[in-house]
Amino acid sequence: MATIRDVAKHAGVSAATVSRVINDTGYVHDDTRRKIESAIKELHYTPNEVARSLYKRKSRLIGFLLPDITNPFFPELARGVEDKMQENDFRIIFGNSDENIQKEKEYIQTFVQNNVVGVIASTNHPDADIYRKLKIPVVFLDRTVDNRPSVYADGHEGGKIAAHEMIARGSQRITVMQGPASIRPAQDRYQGAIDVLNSHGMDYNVIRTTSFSFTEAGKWAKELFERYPDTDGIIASNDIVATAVLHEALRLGKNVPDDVQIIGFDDIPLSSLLTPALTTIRQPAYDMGRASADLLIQLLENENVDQKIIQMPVTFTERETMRKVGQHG
Amino acid sequence: MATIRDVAKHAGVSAATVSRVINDTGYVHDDTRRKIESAIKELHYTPNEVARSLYKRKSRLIGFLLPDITNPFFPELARGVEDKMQENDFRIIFGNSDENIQKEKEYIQTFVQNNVVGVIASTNHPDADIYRKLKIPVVFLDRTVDNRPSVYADGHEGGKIAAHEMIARGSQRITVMQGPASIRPAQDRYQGAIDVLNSHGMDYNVIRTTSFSFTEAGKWAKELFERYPDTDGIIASNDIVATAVLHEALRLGKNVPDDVQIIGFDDIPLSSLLTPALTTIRQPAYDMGRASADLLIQLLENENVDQKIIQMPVTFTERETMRKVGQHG
DNA sequence: TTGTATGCGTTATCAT
DNA sequence: ATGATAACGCATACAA
Repeated sequence: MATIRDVAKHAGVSAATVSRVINDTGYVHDDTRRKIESAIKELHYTPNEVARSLYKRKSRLIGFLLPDITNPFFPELARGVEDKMQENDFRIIFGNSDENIQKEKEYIQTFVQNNVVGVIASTNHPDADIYRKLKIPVVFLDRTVDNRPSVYADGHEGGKIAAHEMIARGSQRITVMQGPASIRPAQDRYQGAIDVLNSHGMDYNVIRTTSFSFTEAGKWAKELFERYPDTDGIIASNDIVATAVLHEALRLGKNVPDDVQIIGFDDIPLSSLLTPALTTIRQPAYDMGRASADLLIQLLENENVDQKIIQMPVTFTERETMRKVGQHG
Repeated sequence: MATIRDVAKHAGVSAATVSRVINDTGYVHDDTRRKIESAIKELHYTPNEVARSLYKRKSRLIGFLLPDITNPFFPELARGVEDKMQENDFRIIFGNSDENIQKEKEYIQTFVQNNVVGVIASTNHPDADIYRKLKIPVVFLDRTVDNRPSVYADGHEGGKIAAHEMIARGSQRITVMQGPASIRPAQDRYQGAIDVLNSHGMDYNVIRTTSFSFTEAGKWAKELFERYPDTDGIIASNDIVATAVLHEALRLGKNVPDDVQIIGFDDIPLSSLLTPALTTIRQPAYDMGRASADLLIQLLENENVDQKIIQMPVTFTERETMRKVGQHG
């Protein structure tokens, strides 16, 4: 790889002058600029980012932490983050944390060791020391805490909408699936749903689940129908679980939505391709990713950003696993 | 951030000695080692990877290029890569290429600028100059070319199996969906399928598709049933397309698998949760990801690796969108 | 307008 | 067994 000195030698100038044209800083005569530019081309020179990073004590790298890219909600988020960052010439160091604080710690540490200028993290421990003590901007994505920079959707509101729609469409014996206790957005949704259910004096049951994994989703779906075989409305903690529930309901010969209504959360890409297509509370995942990247970039450029906490709207996405309003017995 | 000099001062030694204990190289007295170790702890010192990388001209970073993390096949691959790399203390700089050679070029360039030690790429242009001229090891994932290091599944064989099973289960008017022309694995599958179809003298039709996106999949499904309404067996280019086809078939009131059999490719996590569950040719995506990371690490450590080309097995995964053998009219 | 010298934090070489 | 020093490639302060 050619270095700045190679270019300088080739153009018959000093490294400092080459640096000036690369960074477009300070004066440089047009003739020498041209000479240098052609030298750069001939040698296929590109600046060594590592040396730059060492000198400036900052890079064009950002750290990005997700619980598990294998959960279909996160790729959308990731793509949003990546697209925006790429457009702004930032590169991403990526890691899966499995919601494991120790893993997060290790990642954050190596992020810092690599001079990342900021981090975007989807973590259940936003108030942990590792984040509080970071000297670079952090944006929490799909999570939030205190009044630190974050981009997230209103899970509580989403849960409320889900319950409202369930009731409006005539379900009487609703089952709410409570997601993993450690995952804040899951609890917000749950809380929103039962708040509405309670205020309407509805009878309902709860199934507790401990992960969002595909492999376990089927297990909970089975448990649900074993314990509450006559439930007629299910508010699932996300679309994965909802998909498993739908699958199980169909397997049991139930008619969806006539016998049981089902509503999910997230609107992952496959939800609309299910049969019947899954009714769900949509989160604008891609846009959330982009927004978080946008926010981080602002934080990087400017100390006082007006809008540090971005709550994205959640939308009821009507499809086929719930009845039409007014069309029930 | 504390530097090696801070630690040295704190422990009353020189930076060189600290470096020796950090890297466990050369002699150092037990007493001084202890002093240094406690200084490191007190100051929460961690070595600056950027400075290391600059001096050694290599980092603990690897570049990872995927077409689109939003396609459900890739997160599995990514997770495999990331897990293995993380276990070996490598970090990943990640980018989506959209199969766009220009984007790949930009990524590869910044990878190099950041001193990555190797790259894993899922690209349609493995023989492009950017890869040929790279001075660091490259492993092609889900793709292959010449006899360069690569990990991929046997698409041709997969296509053959799909066609064989279709025939064995009684489909007569088969439709093969040919994936995007630019994507090698898609063409391999297609070729495998029609090879078998031809050798059996079967009648079949072809639907050409130009992407694997969710949004367009439905369009092709519609086109398929409009053009070939009486098709009784569909070999889809992957599970996304197969899911869309299944959805459309059900919407049209067809019985699957009695009226139409459907087989997909990949075995993405949601396939087993569809109703009826999708029969498919499975690729061991997670393992492929791990294997590629493993191969790259070997290449990094050792010049002569015996097994540079790893072809993973593809398996017929029997579920509900195809009939049982012998159970057809 | 351009060049020289210095330092970013680390490791390796060579003395001691 | 330990320390002084140079070098990795770059960008800046300062001098010319």
